Amino acid sequence: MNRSLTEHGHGHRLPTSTVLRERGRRLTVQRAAIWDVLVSAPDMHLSAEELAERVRERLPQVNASTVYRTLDTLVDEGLVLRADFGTGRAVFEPAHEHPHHHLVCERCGSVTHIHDEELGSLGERLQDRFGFRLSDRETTLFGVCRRCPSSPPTEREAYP
Amino acid sequence: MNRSLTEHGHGHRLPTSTVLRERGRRLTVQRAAIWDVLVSAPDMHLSAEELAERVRERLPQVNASTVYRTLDTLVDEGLVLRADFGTGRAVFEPAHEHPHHHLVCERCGSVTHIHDEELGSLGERLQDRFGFRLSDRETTLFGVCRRCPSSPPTEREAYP
DNA sequence: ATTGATGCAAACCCTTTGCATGAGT
DNA sequence: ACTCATGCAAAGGGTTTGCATCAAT
Repeated sequence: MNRSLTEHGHGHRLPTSTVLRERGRRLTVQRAAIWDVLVSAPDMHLSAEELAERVRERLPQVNASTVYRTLDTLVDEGLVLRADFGTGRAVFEPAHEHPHHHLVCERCGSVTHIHDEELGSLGERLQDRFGFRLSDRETTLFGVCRRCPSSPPTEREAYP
Repeated sequence: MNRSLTEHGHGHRLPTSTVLRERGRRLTVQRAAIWDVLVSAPDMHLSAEELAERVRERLPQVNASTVYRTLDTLVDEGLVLRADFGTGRAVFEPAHEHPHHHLVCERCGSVTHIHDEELGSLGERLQDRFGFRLSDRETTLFGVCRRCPSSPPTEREAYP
């Protein structure tokens, strides 16, 4: 695990520098650092700014716009997935080999990963009934997780 | 149909002024106009700014912040639903009596409404497996609609 | 008369962009 | 060398907020 962008060959489908180079993109220290942070916290769903903070622990001068542009690039290349958990900012994770989906708790903000099969026949059903092909990209479902009470407290409450 | 906020009694579960008043909220001409625009275009999924434009056809001086605050109020009271179709701005619709969900096409941006039953056993499945209770609020699923080709054209493409 | 709602302007957050400089190939 | 990627600063879009005034109760 913890494959790096500078490592060559032998990955299943995880990126190496060749992935970027093959498409005429350059491997910079910033990109490598951003990628490393992503794969070292694969389930953290970091926002661009959180990612930037972690990258700056190693490369203190990295600019936010570089992070945004790099994330765009990695998403375009299919190496990174962008998700929206309804928090007002995008979150990112390295692309897994097998698609998975997110159950986001509206009370506590926790995120549960579920495998494709857990959606059951939903995809086929939507395909048959509406001709709608569910996205390859991860699906996010909102609700209330096991640990949180179903009904909200009287006081208005936000993500912790 | 086209019930207004100032109409009394007899609605199934659609709001009347009493809904607001019962909770110590005031019925203003702005709120009534905003509500009227919403119910007169129940499936338009208007953004706050689009809504404001339409409201201004009647009440030319209505401020955007009033629209935002009113929408917050109506959402809090359960009269309006807020949705996020991945366009960068929230969209709103009057709450229906029966929950429905949205299939959003990533290619053309079209939105298909589906009834709760079309999700099949998904809710129970998630409940059983993960103790996760799918949101009462509408669920949005992203994918590609019947009319659009599955694979994107070579040129990068956004919502039209 | 009270007090919540409005309008206005400014601030906010996340993200994008123009441009000169710097680094990867 | 060539050109893409970076840093910086500024702008952008959607949304929120502080405050004085206005209007619903």
